[in-house]
Amino acid sequence: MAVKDSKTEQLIKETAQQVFLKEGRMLATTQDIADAAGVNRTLLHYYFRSRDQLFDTVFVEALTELRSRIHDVIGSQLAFVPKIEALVQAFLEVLVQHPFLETFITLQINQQPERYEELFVQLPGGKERLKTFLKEIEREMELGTIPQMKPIQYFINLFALLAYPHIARPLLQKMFDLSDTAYKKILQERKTVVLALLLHQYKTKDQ
Amino acid sequence: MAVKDSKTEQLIKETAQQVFLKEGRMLATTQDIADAAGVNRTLLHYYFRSRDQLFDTVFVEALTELRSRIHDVIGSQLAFVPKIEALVQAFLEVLVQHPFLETFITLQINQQPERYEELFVQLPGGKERLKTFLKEIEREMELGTIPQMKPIQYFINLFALLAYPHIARPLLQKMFDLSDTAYKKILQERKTVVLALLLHQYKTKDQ
DNA sequence: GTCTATATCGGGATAGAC
DNA sequence: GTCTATCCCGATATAGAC
Repeated sequence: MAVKDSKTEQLIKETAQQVFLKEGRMLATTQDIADAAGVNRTLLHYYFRSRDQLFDTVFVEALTELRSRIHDVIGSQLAFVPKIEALVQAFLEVLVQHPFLETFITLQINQQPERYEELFVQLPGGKERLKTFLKEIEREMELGTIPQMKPIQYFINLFALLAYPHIARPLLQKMFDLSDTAYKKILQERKTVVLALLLHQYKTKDQ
Repeated sequence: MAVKDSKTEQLIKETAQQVFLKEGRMLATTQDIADAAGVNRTLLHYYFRSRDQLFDTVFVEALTELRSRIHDVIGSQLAFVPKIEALVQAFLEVLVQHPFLETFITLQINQQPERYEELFVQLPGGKERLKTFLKEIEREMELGTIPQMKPIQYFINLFALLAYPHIARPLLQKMFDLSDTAYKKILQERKTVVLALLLHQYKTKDQ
């Protein structure tokens, strides 16, 4: 290919992004994507060789963005509270762009656990940063800023509160009969909800 | 078929349960299941007509159990705190039996949102109970027992904290290098973690 | 680079013998 | 009820013309 990232190649990739990560149609066929992009299906193969590779390109790109942003925040020199705030913010920003990314992550790691290393710990110092972060959580509990529990439980709470509303979005939207706009508002509001809960700063009515 | 639920039929169903809900192999083929059960693949069709119907049988059965248990607890006359406790307990018990049920739920509703009504609100008074529960949450906030936020946010927190560790289990297990046993212990511990967080009863070190 | 035509393959499903 | 053989189809993938 003469020009790297030709116009058509770009178009196909962006369409795949749209279909997979914004619409959540994880089983979309090459034909679906070709139709959505308005190109001949053969071109997907011409540029990306296989459906798998196209999927992977799109998925890994989005994943890398999320991973590296979290990596940066966790490894930063911020104090605990602003660090958690930055983490929530970063997560939210990426997920707004790729609403189904979290669903895909859980799915992929489910079906190809052998790719975990490649997908999640490739950033330099990834494991160490994680350990340090757990230490920071522990230290904060010592200081009495946040409730005491096993640091890993705090970590799980953090990502549960952040990720679940995205993973279960279709379910929750149906359950409470919420429009896209209404749900987006809920997601935005969660920023303060999650922070208050995680930083133990919630006010009850009597306080 | 002369005998309802013949031995072979039972065997196939239980194997499907094992493969789908306990091992999380949601893309398992009819051949995979036949092999696991040690029967001829044709028998799956003989008893369940299609892969879809076999899948559905297993999935709906587990889902019905979870749904009806939650339904019962939410609709019970328990006071708020014991009600939340019962909810956490019920959820945990079902998920121990079907570790991947939550993953399947989010996935299914994702791919067939039109089946939401059929799958989730078929129990009598389902919608009303949900509304009543939200009211109870609201009232509890008025009483100052739990932090103030939109009731739906509290509801999302509840299920996020309960469901996420199951949905993201493969990821978390890899991330922290935990054995099955170690992870199960984490899950058991979550009962108190989640309750403390939800009921706002956590103690920090200084308290 | 883009198209049409065609090959290939896996998996679901059924007919019919036993 | 269980098996073998076969059919069918959708989806991926490639060859080769333009």
